[in-house]
Amino acid sequence: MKFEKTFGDTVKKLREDKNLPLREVAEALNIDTSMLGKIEKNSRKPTKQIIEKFAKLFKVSSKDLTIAFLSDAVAYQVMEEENFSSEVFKVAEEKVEYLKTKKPLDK
Amino acid sequence: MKFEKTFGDTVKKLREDKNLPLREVAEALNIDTSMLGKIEKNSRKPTKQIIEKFAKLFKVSSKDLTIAFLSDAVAYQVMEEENFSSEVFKVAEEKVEYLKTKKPLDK
DNA sequence: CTACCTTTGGACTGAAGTAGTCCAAAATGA
DNA sequence: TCATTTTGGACTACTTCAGTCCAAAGGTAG
Repeated sequence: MKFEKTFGDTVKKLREDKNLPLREVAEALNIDTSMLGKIEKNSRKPTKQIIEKFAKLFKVSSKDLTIAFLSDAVAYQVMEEENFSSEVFKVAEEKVEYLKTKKPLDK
Repeated sequence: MKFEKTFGDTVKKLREDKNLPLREVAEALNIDTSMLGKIEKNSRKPTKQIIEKFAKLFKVSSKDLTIAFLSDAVAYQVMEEENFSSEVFKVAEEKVEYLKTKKPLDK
């Protein structure tokens, strides 16, 4: 699976590669057609469940789809601020590493 | 400036190193004492303005403090999901890179 | 123990944000 | 032209969150 520029682009590509209309995919996912359109346009976020359904429907790894989604969220969050992205991600990785060990109790 | 485990820990350390009570720092920042307490406990998020004031008050780089803050936000976001952090950050960096060039028009 | 100050956190309110729906206009294309 | 898809505006309900107030708990010195 390829990571497009945004999550919306990613799922849009999956759909268009199969020449399916929004309506049809939306039905399969059991969501409103308009909702799906918005997800493809990044103006609504999919739930975890929808991501899972996407993965099943298009037979792609749900882990990859989740990465596509989370990286979007994280990228936008950092973009809104200044140009520290690399540094932010670097420090964030350390924090995640630390928090992973601490997670159980967390205090 | 040192990056503690969380943003709250970072500012708490700054304050305690100077032996200042919450009340005093809160006054200087012009926020409620309880608010500051919550920020140190990571249960409320500081605004950009507050981060700036923090930086001035403790004479640390506001860029660093911002990194401390953003990395927290980003770390928690990724932590909530599975264990893909490194991959997420890697893809996110690419997206930021791309978005930075596109930002002006954005579509 | 008392008195005082600090720290912690519960509870609440109002504001901001967001998902999801419905609908209609615009685009596409046969 | 007609049918279908795509787009997005507008709205509602729901959730989240900042910010405040207050009271209980903790610490410390007299």
